[in-house]
Amino acid sequence: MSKKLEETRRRILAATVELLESGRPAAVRMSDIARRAGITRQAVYLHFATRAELLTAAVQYVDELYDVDALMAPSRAASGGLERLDAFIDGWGAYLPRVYGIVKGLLAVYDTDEAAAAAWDDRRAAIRHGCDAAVQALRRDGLLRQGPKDATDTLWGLLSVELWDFWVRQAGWSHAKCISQMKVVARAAITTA
Amino acid sequence: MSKKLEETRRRILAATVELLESGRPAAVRMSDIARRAGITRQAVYLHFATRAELLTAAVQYVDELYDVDALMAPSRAASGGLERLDAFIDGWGAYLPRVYGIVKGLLAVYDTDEAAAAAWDDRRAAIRHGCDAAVQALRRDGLLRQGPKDATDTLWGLLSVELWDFWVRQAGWSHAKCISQMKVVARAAITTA
DNA sequence: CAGATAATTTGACATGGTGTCAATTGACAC
DNA sequence: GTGTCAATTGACACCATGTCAAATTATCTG
Repeated sequence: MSKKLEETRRRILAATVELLESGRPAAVRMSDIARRAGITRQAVYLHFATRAELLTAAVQYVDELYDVDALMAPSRAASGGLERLDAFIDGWGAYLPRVYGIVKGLLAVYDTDEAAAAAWDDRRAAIRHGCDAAVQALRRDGLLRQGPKDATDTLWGLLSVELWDFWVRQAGWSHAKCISQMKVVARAAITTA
Repeated sequence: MSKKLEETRRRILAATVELLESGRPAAVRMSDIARRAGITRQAVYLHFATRAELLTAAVQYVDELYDVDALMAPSRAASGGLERLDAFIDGWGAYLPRVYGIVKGLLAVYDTDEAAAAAWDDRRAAIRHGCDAAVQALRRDGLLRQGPKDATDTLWGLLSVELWDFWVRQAGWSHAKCISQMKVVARAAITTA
């Protein structure tokens, strides 16, 4: 029935992610994806109406591929506020490089494509939720330096893909260094510890 | 002689900046700029070979229009490290909204256009230089929390257009709030004060 | 003021990417 | 075998950038 259809869809998503992970997102055209998936450019449109829709689906695909929930489990399990913050940043740090290419692609069309913007906004909201959980844990420990809302938004920005990208590409930091620095800065910025 | 040429060039730059300042950078096409400047699309190419070149020139135009040097003077004059840091962030905060539209345009083509990338890299280097000066002042006061290089890069990222954009557009912060929060975070992140 | 020269216009066209469409092929299922 | 569904083939519309040549309008100079 839709066995083959499903299979092709997967191949397209896999091709998209592979191309996006290794290279400049701007250089990933629909035709490149099609070629890599071993089908025609037009066939891609049989599965995804637009490029934005494909990118959106690609984020979800990566999420299940790398089991985001599992990555974030330690953070949820942490008892203290500081531990939770660190664990959250670690989880995020493991996830980030995986979605990076896709996010850049999504971000590139953010201003022109509503669907893409919505897709990434949705993701961002989830991240903010995680930031908020860490902030609440810190608040319970009496370690918050400012109001919880400001702390959450501050942390949200400090962990943004945009800043990560800046530090890695402009400052030339390694991913590991970037994550450890994020921990230092986040802790200093929002806690009294 | 080249009086008219100069005049038209100015009109094009002014039109570019006006359009970029008020709206989505993606919606600023060469034809839009031309219309606003009261000339033909093709005439724009008589003055600027490519869109990237125009954007690059637009940054310079804004710089002289708003007298960046004057904005940054208080920072250079500040005696103590902390004062210098605050003054630098204030100056940067005054400059940022002006260039914001242009920078977004430049950033949008960053991955595909070498000239645009070079132009903005150049700007970023200047900003980093300012960050470094602030860090050195802090170091002299013995207020640095980590090595000067890391401190500079950290500050550089915290003051990036990317993070500013995130806090303003995603977190919904006002420009003023964003600047004041940048001061708090920067101080906490790189100083021992 | 006439003539030269410079700036701009007009209109056509190439390129490259996205997205659409209709007709056709090939496979597999019943 | 016939019908169905996925995919192919090849053509085309659209839109933005950038290019070009010829005609036109300003502007300066003698």
